[in-house]
Parts: sequence; structure tokens; C-alpha cells
Amino acid sequence: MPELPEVETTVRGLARFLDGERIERVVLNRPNLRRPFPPELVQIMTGARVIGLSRRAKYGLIDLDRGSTMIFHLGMSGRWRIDPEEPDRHDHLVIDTADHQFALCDPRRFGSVDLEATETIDSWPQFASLGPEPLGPGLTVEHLKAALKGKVQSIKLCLLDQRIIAGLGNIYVCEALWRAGIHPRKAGGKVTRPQLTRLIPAIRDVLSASIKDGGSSLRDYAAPDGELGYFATRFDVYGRTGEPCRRDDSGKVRRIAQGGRSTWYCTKCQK
DNA sequence: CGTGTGCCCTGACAGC
DNA sequence: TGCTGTCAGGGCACAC
Repeated sequence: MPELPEVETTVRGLARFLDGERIERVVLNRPNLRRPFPPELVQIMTGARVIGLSRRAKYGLIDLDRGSTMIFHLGMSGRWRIDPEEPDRHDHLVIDTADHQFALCDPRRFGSVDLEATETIDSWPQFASLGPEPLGPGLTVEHLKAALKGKVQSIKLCLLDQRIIAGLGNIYVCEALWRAGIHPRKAGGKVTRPQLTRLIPAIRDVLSASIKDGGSSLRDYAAPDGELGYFATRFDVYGRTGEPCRRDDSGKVRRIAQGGRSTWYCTKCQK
């Protein structure tokens, strides 16, 4: 379920227990997720100290004191379990520190784990082509105007494109388009300047609200058997097929398919 | 190049 | 109670 807010929440949660700690043991329970685990992963991580955790787009980064950074992606179903009471059959990678255990659990195995040099992390191919962070200074109307110029593809699919904005997924694209009053089928290149001007705070607000939500539910994760990666958010359109619009209750939420995935929007207030 | 399609994988749920 | 079909928050390879 992880989109940007879930990854951010996960990274913050991990940091509380992992930052500054020495990794005593790393166990791989299978050879790969989406890709094979890096061959040197266990050797490099074992005995290393964690010196920082951060997020880029939907990737979590764990910096080690050996000049390497472990990069994880949670795919569709990944999450970190902290101090699990019982092993799960989908715990594919397990890390032990002196005081805690961290299990990367991912039933669908669409996630990934990579190891890269910390110094050159920005030129890692998966990072080099990413667009600006939605919560950073790079997301501006000028950037969007330029990135969407001439696009005939729908704005919904444009916003899912990580090269245009990094970190948006299906839920928050639907929610942001609803907040900004933009029809998901509108061509990217035809979204007007006033709409783009509304879209940026719409994106920032919906992501910030979710992170805040996740952050508050992190309290629950303080328990030794806590799990990371899930939190409840109240959505305005996502999954609300047939229900009245929260802005204008004469509008109805409708579900359509775009690029093989579902989009929810209000038939009345999104133009 | 831009755009569209199908697939990787397991689990949850609806309907019969 | 099984079975079957559908869908799921992501990203990539591939075809045109």
C-alpha cells in the first residue's frame, strides 16, 4: 500500500529504532524480490553502523558507515515489521541489531532492495530520471508547465509518471485532482495555468495530511510488536464509487479505468 | 521519442 | 464449503 506518505512514515518509524545502531546480523530468506538481492548485501551490511535514514520518491534509504546506502522499495505490498512476535512466510530480509529486529515483509514481492555508493546516490539510474519531490522546492507551476507541455496523455497518467513528479501514486493522484477540481481525463498539456496553480497546494496538502496521520499513528508502533507501513486515512474520492461528492453532494463519485488502473473522480466538480 | 499494453506475485473478497 | 473471477497503493519490458 505504500505511496510517498507511507514510505515517509515507514522511514521515520525505522529511524527511531535503527538510526545509529550497529547491524549485527542480516538474513535473506530467498534470493530475490523483483530483482535479485545485491550479492554483497549481507557482507556489507553485517557489522555496519546505520548513520542515517531518508526517503527519495517512494524509496527508503538506509545509509551505512561504510560508504554504502541500502535502498528499499516497498512495491505494492511491502512493509517493515519491527520486533515481530512470529515470523511471517513473507519476511524476505531480516536485520538484527542488539536490541531490535526488522523484517522486510512483502507478499507480492514487487518491492526491491539495492545497494549503492552513498556519495553517488543521486546518479543511481532509478534516481537520475526522477522529477522533483512534491514536498520540496522543485515543484512549481513553471516546472509543471514545462513538463506537461504538448502532452496528449491524460493528466492522471502524467501525474503517475515519476519523471514529472516523484512519489505520487494512484491514491494521491486521484485525491489531488479532486482537490484541484481537475478532470482526470484532461490532457496533461491542456491543464490550464490556474488549474496547475491549484494543483500544487492540492498535492502538498493531501500528502502532508497523510504523513501527519501516519506520524500520529506511529505512536502505536512504539510497541515492541509494532508494524510499519499502514495507517488509516479518510479519502475524498478514492474507492468511493457511487457516493456523493464531499464538496458538492449533487455530484457523484465515479470510477473509470486509465492505463489499466482505477481512477475515482467527481462527475460534477472536476473539469 | 511518446504512448499503450501486459506482466511480475500473492491475498482478499464477491458471487455462485 | 469450495471454486472462480476480479481487483489491489508499482514499475518495468516491450510493441508500435
